[in-house]
Amino acid sequence: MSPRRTVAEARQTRAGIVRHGVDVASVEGLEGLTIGRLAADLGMSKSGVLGHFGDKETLQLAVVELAADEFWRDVWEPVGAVAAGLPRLRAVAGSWLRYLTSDRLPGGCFFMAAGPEFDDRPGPVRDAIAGAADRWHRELLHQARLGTVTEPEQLVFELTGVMLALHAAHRLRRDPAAATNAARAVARLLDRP
Amino acid sequence: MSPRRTVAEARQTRAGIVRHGVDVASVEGLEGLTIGRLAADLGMSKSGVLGHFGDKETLQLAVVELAADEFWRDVWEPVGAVAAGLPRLRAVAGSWLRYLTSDRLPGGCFFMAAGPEFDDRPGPVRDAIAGAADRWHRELLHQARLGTVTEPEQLVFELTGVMLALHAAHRLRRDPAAATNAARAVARLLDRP
DNA sequence: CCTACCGATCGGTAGG
DNA sequence: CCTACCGATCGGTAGG
Repeated sequence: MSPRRTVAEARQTRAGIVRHGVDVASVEGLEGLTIGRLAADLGMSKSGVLGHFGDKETLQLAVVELAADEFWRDVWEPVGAVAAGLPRLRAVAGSWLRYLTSDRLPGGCFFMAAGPEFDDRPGPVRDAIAGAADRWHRELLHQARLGTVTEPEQLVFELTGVMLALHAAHRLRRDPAAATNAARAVARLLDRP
Repeated sequence: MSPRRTVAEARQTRAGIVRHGVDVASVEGLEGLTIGRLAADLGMSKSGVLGHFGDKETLQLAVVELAADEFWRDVWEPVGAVAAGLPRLRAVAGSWLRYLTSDRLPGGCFFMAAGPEFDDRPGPVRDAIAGAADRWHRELLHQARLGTVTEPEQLVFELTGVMLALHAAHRLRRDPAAATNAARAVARLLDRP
């Protein structure tokens, strides 16, 4: 409660702000994430929140970075031990499907909301979001090539489309068949290389 | 310039506000669309803008309605004469592809941005967006069934995924191969019923 | 990490 | 369709 905290305490406070920021942004959007909202939710003053970042853009960048780390941990790390190439591609598709239907974040996949929100807003935040999307795209491409797929770029494009369609059908149209449609589409893409 | 306009003039003013609102919302988002921004762009006062709608939500609903009309006109109407079933499905896929790469709206497809933005915001605006998505989904399904496709729901799901992947690859990652990848994916879906 | 501010902008209203 | 407002909230700063 005292205004002077240790460095470790301050680090923890900052981490808590960013963690909650990912949740809020997944619902309200990354621009709709306001400092006042975070402060109220966390029982802090606005300047107490802002002091950890300096300005809103730096806060947004921290939120994008944590969201990317968490996506990697939830989707890629569980399948890191699976044999590289097609087996790992199948495994990551499976954990990606589970992630999208698990409602792990209150507003669904952070990046499927932040992408369309920021694709027309040039700047460091857009660059960070696009950079994360690029890294996953290249990683998928790498596994597809190791699997000696005939058209790796085509496969990764279509696989990404399945995940986007799942997100849209599940969260906007609330289509109960979304998950099975997506699983079938993945099988058609990856079970006949 | 006089404060009293004819009914026809007022209707035109209103239509101009909504038309510009679609453009602004395609870039800034439907929540980022502000009355002050519209007023400044159109050389009007805020209350002059708001007077046509009463509140922001009614303005947002008018914007969603016009965006849906324009999407229908740009994507469906040009292929309305094509034979129903698979031929029309192929034709609408083609005009949908062209629409997404034409940069017809300054911020890309309105609904691919508004969907993720509002899927977690219950209310009439979300309902209007989901309703439009539902209508197109059912129309695609109808044509697929007329084409005696073996799994119509699966086909429409995957076709939608291709369009979402095109939008993401084109606008966020700026992948120059996006359009050809999408065209190839559509061909694989529709040229072997 | 707080209180106490700042100017700008938000959606919206009153009244003409 | 305007001017002239309203309270609330925005991002951000000063100073402790």
